Amino acid sequence: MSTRKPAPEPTVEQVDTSYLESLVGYNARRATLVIMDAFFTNMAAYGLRPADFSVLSLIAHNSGVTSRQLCTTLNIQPPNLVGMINQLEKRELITRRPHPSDGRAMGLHLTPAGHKFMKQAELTASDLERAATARLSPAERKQLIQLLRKIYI
Amino acid sequence: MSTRKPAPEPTVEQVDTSYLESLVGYNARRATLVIMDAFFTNMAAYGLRPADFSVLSLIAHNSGVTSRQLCTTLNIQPPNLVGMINQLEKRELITRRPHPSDGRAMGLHLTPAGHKFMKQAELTASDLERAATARLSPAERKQLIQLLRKIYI
DNA sequence: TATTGTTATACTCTATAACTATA
DNA sequence: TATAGTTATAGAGTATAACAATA
Repeated sequence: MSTRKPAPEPTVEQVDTSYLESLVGYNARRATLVIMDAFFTNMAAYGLRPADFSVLSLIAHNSGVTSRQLCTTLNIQPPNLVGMINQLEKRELITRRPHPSDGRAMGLHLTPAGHKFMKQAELTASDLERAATARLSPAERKQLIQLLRKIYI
Repeated sequence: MSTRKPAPEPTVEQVDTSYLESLVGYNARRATLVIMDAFFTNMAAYGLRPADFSVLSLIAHNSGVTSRQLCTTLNIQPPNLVGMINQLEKRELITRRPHPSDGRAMGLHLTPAGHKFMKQAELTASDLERAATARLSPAERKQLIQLLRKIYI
């Protein structure tokens, strides 16, 4: 026969996250969400979500790039890019021009207004990044980027 | 009058991503997606998505934890946790028991089957992590985690 | 009056199937 | 036959409002 008292119902004071914190994926996801949150806050003034910004930035630095190239580079499904491109064109930040050698494709370009807009947007994005990673030294920040690249390249 | 030829329509051979790659957020997001993809593939056998796994793991290491504590720790909105908890209970991996000192709350616990299940699931998750970050040395992996923690803690 | 857990719901993000026009 | 761009649509994931029970 058992004379032991039943185990008292346990309660948790501080949640132990040590196992999850041993996983790169958990830490990368948490860090990503923090930076994305800062992005939403600081880039709302430009009316740009992270995906819009990435697309515009790639067009800025790759005049004549095609939708297909953007999709491949950014891992975006083509149907999901259509709306973005349409809106950016409606905002007169980009123009579509026929591709010189492929009649199916369109080359994407920034308008002069788009260039001016993106110059400022990239400055703001870089600033917000530095603020969100303020606890990292410049050397640590550089190394963090190198380590992350080793995962997805 | 202008006698210059119009600028030839530019095409892009290789997309230049150097600006985006200077941003921690871009790199963190890309790396996160790669690891999450490996997670989906390898953990599908357990019927666990990343959020389910995080929840189960926290319950495993914090017997008696409440839904509210999980939400705060994992940045999940309470309504979005309800369905997860219900399914995990239906699968008989967890049980809900009244909280000993707060009549509103329920303490969450793993069943014996849940413990056995999670022991294996955590091993698989750790393995998949090592595979997804195979290009990092153990020291680099450890440092990457430390750097990421500095962003979200 | 505030908090836990819950329902209902809406909104965003992402993915798939199928079409057209060009290669 | 394959590819670029597009349409329509479906499924995740995530967010807010409001409620009952308890603190």
